[in-house]
Amino acid sequence: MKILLVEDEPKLASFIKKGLTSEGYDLTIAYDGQMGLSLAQQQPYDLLILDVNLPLLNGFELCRRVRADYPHVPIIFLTAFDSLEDKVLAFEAGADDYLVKPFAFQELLLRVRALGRRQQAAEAVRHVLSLADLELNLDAKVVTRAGQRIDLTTKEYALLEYLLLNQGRIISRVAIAEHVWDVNFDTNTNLVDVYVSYLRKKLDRGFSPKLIHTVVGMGYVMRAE
Amino acid sequence: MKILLVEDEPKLASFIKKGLTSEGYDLTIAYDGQMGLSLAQQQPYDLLILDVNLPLLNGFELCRRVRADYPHVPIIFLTAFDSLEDKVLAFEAGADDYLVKPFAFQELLLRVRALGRRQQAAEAVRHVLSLADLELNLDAKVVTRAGQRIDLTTKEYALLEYLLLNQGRIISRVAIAEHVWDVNFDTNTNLVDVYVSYLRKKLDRGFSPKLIHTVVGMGYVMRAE
DNA sequence: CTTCGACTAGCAGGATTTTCATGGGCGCGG
DNA sequence: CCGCGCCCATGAAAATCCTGCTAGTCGAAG
Repeated sequence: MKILLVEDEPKLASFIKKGLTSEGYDLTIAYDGQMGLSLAQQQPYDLLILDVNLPLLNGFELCRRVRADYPHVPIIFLTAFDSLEDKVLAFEAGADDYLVKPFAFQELLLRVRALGRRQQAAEAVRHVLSLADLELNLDAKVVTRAGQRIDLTTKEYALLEYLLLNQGRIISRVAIAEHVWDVNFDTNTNLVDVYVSYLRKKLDRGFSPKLIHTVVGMGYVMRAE
Repeated sequence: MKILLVEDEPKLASFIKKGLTSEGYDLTIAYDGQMGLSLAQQQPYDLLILDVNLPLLNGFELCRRVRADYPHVPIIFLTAFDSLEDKVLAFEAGADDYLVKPFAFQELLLRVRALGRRQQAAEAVRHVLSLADLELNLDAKVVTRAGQRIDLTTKEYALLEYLLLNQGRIISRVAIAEHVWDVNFDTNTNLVDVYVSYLRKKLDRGFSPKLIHTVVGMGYVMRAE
């Protein structure tokens, strides 16, 4: 689980990092609010631990800005004062939890675990996407159908991953083009169609049930039926 | 938002109930662990607030048993002692938060709001129009009736979406033509009628009650009756 | 009671749009 | 150079869309 810690006291920061790392978490430290914001916007973290008093950008403001991009990411605040007013501010800014310094490391660990548990369920299925007897392993980037390995090219894989992430949802060609090819204009080509065709040949031909379905006028959808 | 409070001190219980009710929450009180478990199993609550020391079944055990049925329901513990050991037990049992008595009501309210926000967010991304047992998922562009998927063409879907957005209202053919076909003149055709007919065949034929109704001389209306 | 007109339901098939599969060009790395 | 992955273009095939038509309903007028 990827955690971002934003804390300007180097000693406390490295103490926390050591502790959580040894518990198997993947933790990055930012030493001021700007750095924290920049990191948080670059990639999604599973959990944010924010000091309230930070140089350049305080924790509350940072929290608000991050929440604009990632409304669901769990956030824990660390603060030096145990004032109700601060708590109100923290929760209003969108905090999920709140710890007053000094705290026992065990305390922090409990909070991290509690918030992590939320993600866990989603995380567990995030390593392997599956639909009927089709499996896509996100780590190994290996795809199998009925236990049989299927070799895909880079683009084919990217397309399949996107479609499987949205299984059951009808996805438009434009949405596919944006996510798989990073084009946000109408290319006026049948690129998407061609790759769906490739995928069908490899995934559906010779297997049952068919998993890739066309919805005329709307796009494509993956479902077992 | 439906909350279940399990607390054996009547005075504290009614204090909490009064406070949260005035904040617009729908709160039920259970006075012992058994009663709490029985209620929690009967219907899903959006949030559980559990005292740790309860007659018949203690809070930790209650938490575990409820989590077996509802793994994601947020749970807040109330306890009389501020011991780290208790916190460990609470979080291991699956708690999301923890309050030590006595606490300011404001404190509890903050926690309730923070945990409620979670649910809300999950709810908000579920863009669903519904009428009786008919559901239209705007995100996935999938329509179901009585749990059974119904495949619609683009125009049929657009028409249904418009009608459902205006459910209960009588919509004229002209208004439909404008919104679904982007024509703002009288085309002198029975296009709308034809598509309503298509929808009826797919949505209403074989189901009850009928949802699409004709209002002679005025247009169409969707309602359950 | 009958007729008439206004209105609606639903079908059928040709017109139109959308999708599929294939062949081939291009560029890159072995 | 060769093979492979990537992308474009084309025509055939399929699905959808729309028009025109018939049949049916209902109420009011004769």
